[in-house]
Amino acid sequence: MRDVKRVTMEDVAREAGVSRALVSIAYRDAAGVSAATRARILAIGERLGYAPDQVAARLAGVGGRTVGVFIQDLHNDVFADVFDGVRAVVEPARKSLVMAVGTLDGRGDAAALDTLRRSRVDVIVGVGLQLPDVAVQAVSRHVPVVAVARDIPSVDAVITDNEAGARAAVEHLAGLGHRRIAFLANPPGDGYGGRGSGYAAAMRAAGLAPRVASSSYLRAQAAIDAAALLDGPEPPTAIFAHNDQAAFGVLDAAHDRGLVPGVDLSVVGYDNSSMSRAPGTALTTVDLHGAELGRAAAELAAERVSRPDAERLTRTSAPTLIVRGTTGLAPS
Amino acid sequence: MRDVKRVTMEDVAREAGVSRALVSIAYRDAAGVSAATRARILAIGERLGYAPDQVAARLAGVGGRTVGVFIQDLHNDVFADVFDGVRAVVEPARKSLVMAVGTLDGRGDAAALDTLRRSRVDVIVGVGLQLPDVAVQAVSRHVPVVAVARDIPSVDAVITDNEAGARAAVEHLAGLGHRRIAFLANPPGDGYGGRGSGYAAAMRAAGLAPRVASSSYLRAQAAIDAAALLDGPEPPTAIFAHNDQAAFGVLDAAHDRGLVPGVDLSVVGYDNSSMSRAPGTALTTVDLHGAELGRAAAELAAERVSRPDAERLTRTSAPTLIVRGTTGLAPS
DNA sequence: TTGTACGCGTTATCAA
DNA sequence: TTGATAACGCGTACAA
Repeated sequence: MRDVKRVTMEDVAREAGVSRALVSIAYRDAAGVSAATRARILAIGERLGYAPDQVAARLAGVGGRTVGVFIQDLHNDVFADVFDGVRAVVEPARKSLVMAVGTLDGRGDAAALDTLRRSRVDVIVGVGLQLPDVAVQAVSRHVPVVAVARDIPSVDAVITDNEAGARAAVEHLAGLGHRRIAFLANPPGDGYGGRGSGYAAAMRAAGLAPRVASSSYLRAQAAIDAAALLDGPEPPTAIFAHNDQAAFGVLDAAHDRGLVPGVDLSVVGYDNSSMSRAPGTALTTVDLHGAELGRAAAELAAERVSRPDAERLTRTSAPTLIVRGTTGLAPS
Repeated sequence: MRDVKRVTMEDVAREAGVSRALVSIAYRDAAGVSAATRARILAIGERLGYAPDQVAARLAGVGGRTVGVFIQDLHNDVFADVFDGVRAVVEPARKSLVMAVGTLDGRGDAAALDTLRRSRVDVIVGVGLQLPDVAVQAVSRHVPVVAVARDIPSVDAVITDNEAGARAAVEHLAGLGHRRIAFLANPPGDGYGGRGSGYAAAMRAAGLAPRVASSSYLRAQAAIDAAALLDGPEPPTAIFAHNDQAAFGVLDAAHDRGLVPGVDLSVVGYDNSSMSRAPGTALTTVDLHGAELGRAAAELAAERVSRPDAERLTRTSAPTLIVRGTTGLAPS
């Protein structure tokens, strides 16, 4: 249990009878040391229980080897998908990853980004940022940001066509005969307005009246907001939620009222989180392709680091509607 | 977009006409600077866009202010609960948090812990570690580890009575008249053997024959393993899965076979992850009280840091069975 | 309040 | 090529 004194590079160098610099070279696989000496140094380091100190390395190093990842919330596993994608690119490149987690209400975003910046990350991949555009732009003046699934002027981004995703959802519901289709919206100004505008556009195109209820990222809040809709006058026969978590909230509310999803009430989510695939849930949803987004973001991040002055970098991805059990013909 | 040159403490000091040391004191809210000077320094820092470099601070500082958190997997939201608990204790104490994420198969554990150690964290909270006891003990010789929900000799731990949790699950099922109750086990040697031994003990106590099928943390794999059970001779009427994710796999398999959970097949999970609460799922499960575990772990971590030579620190927590819809009377 | 010795690697420069 | 020397990065802590 007792914490052993830290073994430093100096210790290894002394033991091996070489300079500190040479130990550094050996550990980094850099050129400038013979294979034999390198092997000997590593063996000694191993014996001493030495591990290079990343903190010191980051302070001393030339930079460009650390990627920061901001994640909105650990409870929503679409973010885990994105993270997996990022990791799949960053780890093989032997760069290190620093994570910061925000809060569901978005109030922790600024602090989390600040933590990242102060951790000397060379670039930040922002997943689920809710900060206003200008605030993100401000951060990106200090350290480049790659926004995932969000389109912020002059900020690198992996863009997904939220409008198209929302349109697909609405068209699916309209095709099933639904007329009163409500949208349970993300908080205004969170930067993901495309889902709302896509919904509105698709509704108008179908000759239907948009009906938007503002909500949040909290499942419990979404349940409350959905309940208000369902208990109000002219309840909707279908609800399109801005993300899967909110859709689960809608299902919670439906369940409380004895409404059978897909029969009495159709529900569509957004993300294709792994829980939406649970057979008992079988949520119809729009697949964001999270892992793909994460990979693309990590690639953009690498590109930005190597070309700091390049024009804005973007990549686009198209969401796909996945029809499962929570949507069905409109009750007649 | 263009990345501005890094503003250092030196820059602020020069601009304010004071020493670097004083700027450091001002930014840390430490004693030794007048309120007026402090305000002036902070204002200048603000204007210059200065933010103290955490990396340099950690290298220079006395230590004891950084907590590392190992998390097995981001897709399992019981870990998110634990993380929330840790954060609720660490953030108010103004310590910083460094995260490392493992892999579902446990092969990434060693690397993740190593990353933490090399990041100069003063203590590691390990959530969902699958590494063998000896390996964890080895790590804890370099940096103290607080294991969550796992009992490793000589390693600090927040212990939860896995045996009791498993017993409660089995007793619940036996009480419903089930005789053929199978256990879908966690991988052997992952350190959470209590669930298996509790199951076996409870089965014998009830005069039933234990039946253990080895599985993994992967939902898909659990579905396959459950399928083998259900399609084999004398299929179980109830399955107790080692965690919720695996239980979801069981539900997947049941669904594929047209078996209605709680009627044709009873299923119990472990964790009370937020998705187990979904109405469409309504998984009967054992509540691990994740957030509570996380808080306790963070408290132990703080204690360990302040008393490096103290005896082994432990805290105990009791799981609770939560009966929902996936369990019901045994088919006659 | 200030000066200054750290902390621990990395990298440019130089010698063999 | 192989290796050594020394400066550097950015705060922190303690003596002055």
